[in-house]
Amino acid sequence: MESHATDECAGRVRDREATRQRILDSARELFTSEGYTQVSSRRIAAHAGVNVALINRYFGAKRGLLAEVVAEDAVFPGIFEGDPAVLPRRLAEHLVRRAHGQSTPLQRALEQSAGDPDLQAVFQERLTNAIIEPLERVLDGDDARVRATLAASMLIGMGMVRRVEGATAMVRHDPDDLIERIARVLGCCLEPAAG
Amino acid sequence: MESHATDECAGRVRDREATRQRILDSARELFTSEGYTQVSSRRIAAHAGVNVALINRYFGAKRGLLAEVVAEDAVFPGIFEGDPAVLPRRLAEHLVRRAHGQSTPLQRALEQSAGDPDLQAVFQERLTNAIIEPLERVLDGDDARVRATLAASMLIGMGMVRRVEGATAMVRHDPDDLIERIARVLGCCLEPAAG
Amino acid sequence: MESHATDECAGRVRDREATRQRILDSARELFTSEGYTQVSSRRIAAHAGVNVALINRYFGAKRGLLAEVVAEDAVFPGIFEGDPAVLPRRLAEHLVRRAHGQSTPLQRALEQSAGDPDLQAVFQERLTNAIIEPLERVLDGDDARVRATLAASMLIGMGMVRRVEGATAMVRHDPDDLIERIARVLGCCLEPAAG
Amino acid sequence: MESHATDECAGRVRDREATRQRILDSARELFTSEGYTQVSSRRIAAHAGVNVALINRYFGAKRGLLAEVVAEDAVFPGIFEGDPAVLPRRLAEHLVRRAHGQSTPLQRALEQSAGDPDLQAVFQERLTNAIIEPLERVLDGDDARVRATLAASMLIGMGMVRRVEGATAMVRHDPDDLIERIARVLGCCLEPAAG
DNA sequence: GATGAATGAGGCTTCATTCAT
DNA sequence: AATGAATGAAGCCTCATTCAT
Repeated sequence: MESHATDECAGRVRDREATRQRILDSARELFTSEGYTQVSSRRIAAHAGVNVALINRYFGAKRGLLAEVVAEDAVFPGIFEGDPAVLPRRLAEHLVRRAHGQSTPLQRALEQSAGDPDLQAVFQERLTNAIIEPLERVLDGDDARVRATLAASMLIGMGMVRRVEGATAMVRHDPDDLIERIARVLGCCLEPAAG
Repeated sequence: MESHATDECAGRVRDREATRQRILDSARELFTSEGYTQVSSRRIAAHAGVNVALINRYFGAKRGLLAEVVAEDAVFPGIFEGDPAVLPRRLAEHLVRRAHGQSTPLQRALEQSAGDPDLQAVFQERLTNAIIEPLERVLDGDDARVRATLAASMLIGMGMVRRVEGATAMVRHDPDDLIERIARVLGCCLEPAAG
Repeated sequence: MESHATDECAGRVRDREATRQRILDSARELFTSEGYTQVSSRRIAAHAGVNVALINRYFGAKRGLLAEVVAEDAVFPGIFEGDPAVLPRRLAEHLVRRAHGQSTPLQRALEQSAGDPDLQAVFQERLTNAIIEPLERVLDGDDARVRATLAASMLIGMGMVRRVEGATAMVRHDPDDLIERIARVLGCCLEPAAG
Repeated sequence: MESHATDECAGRVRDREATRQRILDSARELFTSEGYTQVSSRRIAAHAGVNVALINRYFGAKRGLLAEVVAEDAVFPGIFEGDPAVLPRRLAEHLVRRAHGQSTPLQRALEQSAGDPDLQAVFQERLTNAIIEPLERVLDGDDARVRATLAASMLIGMGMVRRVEGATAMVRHDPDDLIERIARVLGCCLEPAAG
C-alpha cells in the first residue's frame, strides 16, 4: 500500500496542473528512494493516486518524467554561492550531513539505478574485496579503512563521470597533467591524518 | 547482427571449456559496453553463437554469469604491489592510460548499470549543467573545467560507494573527521596547479 | 483452433468483469478437461480471446486462476442438505448421473494433481472444506471425521478410476443398479461403529 | 546430492544390463517418492550415476521408463491369493500398514501424476491388469467387473486423499479400527447383489 | 480531463531430447 | 557401450504503452 503523495480528498476536482504535479512529486520520491529502473510506471501512478495512462499523456513516456524530475532539482542548493575558499568544506558538510538523510534526486537516481538486485550483492562484495581491502592493507596508520574508501570513491566516481560525460574535459586534457592531478587527489584521500 | 566473440567456423568441435569461455567472453564484452541490465541472455548467447540454455547450464543463471565475469577480472592488476608511497601515481596512471581504452568489467558494469539508456542523456546533461559547470564558474585560473570534473567525480563516487557498500566505513566514521577529510580531498581536486 | 468460451463478435466492449469471467470460464473448461499442468496460460488466454497478460493482471498468476476456479465450484451442490439417512443415495445419484458428463473442477484438478507444488495447498484446503468437513458436520457419533474421510476417498477414487479407465465397466453398467451399489458403499463408509 | 541407487565402484565395467537396471531402480525410487512429473530425466540419471542420454537410448523416452517401472511392479503382492472371503481384510491391512510406509510405484505415480498425458495409457492398462482384473477373477457371481471397479476406486481414492490431506484423520486414527472399517467398506464394494 | 481495460514485446528459465565423440 | 555438449521448444511473468470510453 503506497500512501498518496499529498493528501487530497477522494473526490477532488479535475485540475490538470495539480495532477501533473502530483505525478511529479511521486516520481521524485520513488526515483530518489529506489531508483529509476526499479520503479514501474504503475507504482508511480498508484502512489500519486492517478491513472497510469496520465504519465504518458503528460510526460510522453516514463523517460520524460525522469527528465522533468531531474531538471527541477537543485543538486547542491546554495552551495556554490559564498566564499570559494571554503567551498570544499561546504560541499563536504553537505555530503556528510545529508548522508544520514536523503540525497538529491539526481544523485540518488544515479546511484540507485545500479540497483538491479542481482548487481548489488555482486558489487558490494567485489568493491570491498577487489578495491577497498587491498588498498587498506597497503596503508599504515589509523583509519586505513576510511582512507581506502575515500580513494575507492574517487576511482569509481571517475569512471562514472567519464562515462556519463562522454568525451569531455578529462579525456581531452593533457594526460600527463591529468595523472599528476589525480595522483595528488588520491594521495590526499589516502593521507593518514585529517588535522 | 552480432559478431561472434571469436571467429571460428560454424562446424566447431564440442568443447565444454571453450564454449564456456566463449560465453564468458561475450558476456564480458556486452556487459562492459552496454551494462548488465541492458543485455539479455539471448543476446549473449547469440553473440557467443550458442544456445541460450547453455547460459543456465553453465552458470546457473544470468546472475551467475555476471558474478563470474566480475570475479575473474583483476580490477587494478598489480597496482597494489610496490612502494606504497607512489601508489597514488600508479593508480592515476592506470586510470588515465586506460581511460583511452576500456575500463575493467567491474567498473564498467557498475558504471553501465546506471545505464538505462533513458538515463544516459538525462544524466549527461544534468551532470554538466548542475554540477560541473556551476563548479567551474566559481573557480579561477586555468583548467577550471578539469578541476571541476575531478571534484564532481569525487562527489558522484562517494554517493555510489556509500550506497553499494551499505552502512560501512564512511557511515560509521566520526562525521566531523569525515567532513575534514572530504573537504581536504575536494580542495585538492579544485586546486589550480598540478605542479 | 480454440473456440471462444462465449460466442461474441470480436469488437466487444471493454468490460472488466466480463473479461475476468471469460478467462475464468475458459480456465475452468480447460482445467476440467485437460488438467492444470497440461494447460498453458497462453492457451487459456487464447481460448478466452484475450491477451495473456490479463491472466496475471486479474489473478496474479496461473495458480491464482486455479484457486479461483476451484473456490467457486460447489463440489456437491446442495447434496449435504436434507435427510442424512439418504445422504449416501443422494451422493451416489449425483456421481452416476454426472458420470455421463463431467467431473467438477476440484475433482478433476485433484485427480490431475500431478503433485504440482502449486496445487497441494489449494487442494488440501479445498478437499477439507468442500468435502470432508461438510460431510463431517452432517454425521452423528464418534469418529465422524474418519468416516467422512473414508467417504471422501471413495468419491475421489471413483472420479480417478472413471477417468483413467475410460468408458468401461462403471459407465456401461445400468445406472440404477450402480447408484444402488454406490449408495450402499458410501453408507458403509459413513456408518458409525466398526464393530 | 543424490546417493547412487546401488553402491558400485566408480570404475565399473560396461554392462548393458546392469546399467539398465540401475536406471530402472533409480526411476522407481524417485517416481515413487516424488511422482513422475516432478522428477526430471537428469535427476534420474544423476541418481543412477549414469549419463542422461542413456535413458533415451534404453527406454526410448522418459515415458518408456515409466512404463517399465510400472509394469514390473506388483501392486498388491500376494493379496489376491487365498480365501476370497477375507480378501477385503487383507487389502485393508495392506493399505493401512503400508500407509505408514510407502505406496507401490503404480499407486504413487498414479496419485501424483494422474494428469500427465504420457501416463494415461500406462495407467489405464495397468489399473486394469494389476487391480481390476485380478480382483474380478477372484469374485463369483454377476457383475464381478463392476464390483471390482468399485473396490479399485476405493483403493485408489484412499491413496489420493491420504496424500493430499497429509497427516490427518486417517493417519492418526487407531490402525486396528481403521482396518476394520476399510475392510467393511471393501467388502461392501465387492458384495454381489445390490438389492 | 481522466479512466482502466487491453495489448505486444520481451525477459529468464527448465526440460526432454539429439548429436558428435 | 557410454558420454556430455548442445539444442529447440515451451513455460510463466512483467512492463511500458495505447485504445475506447
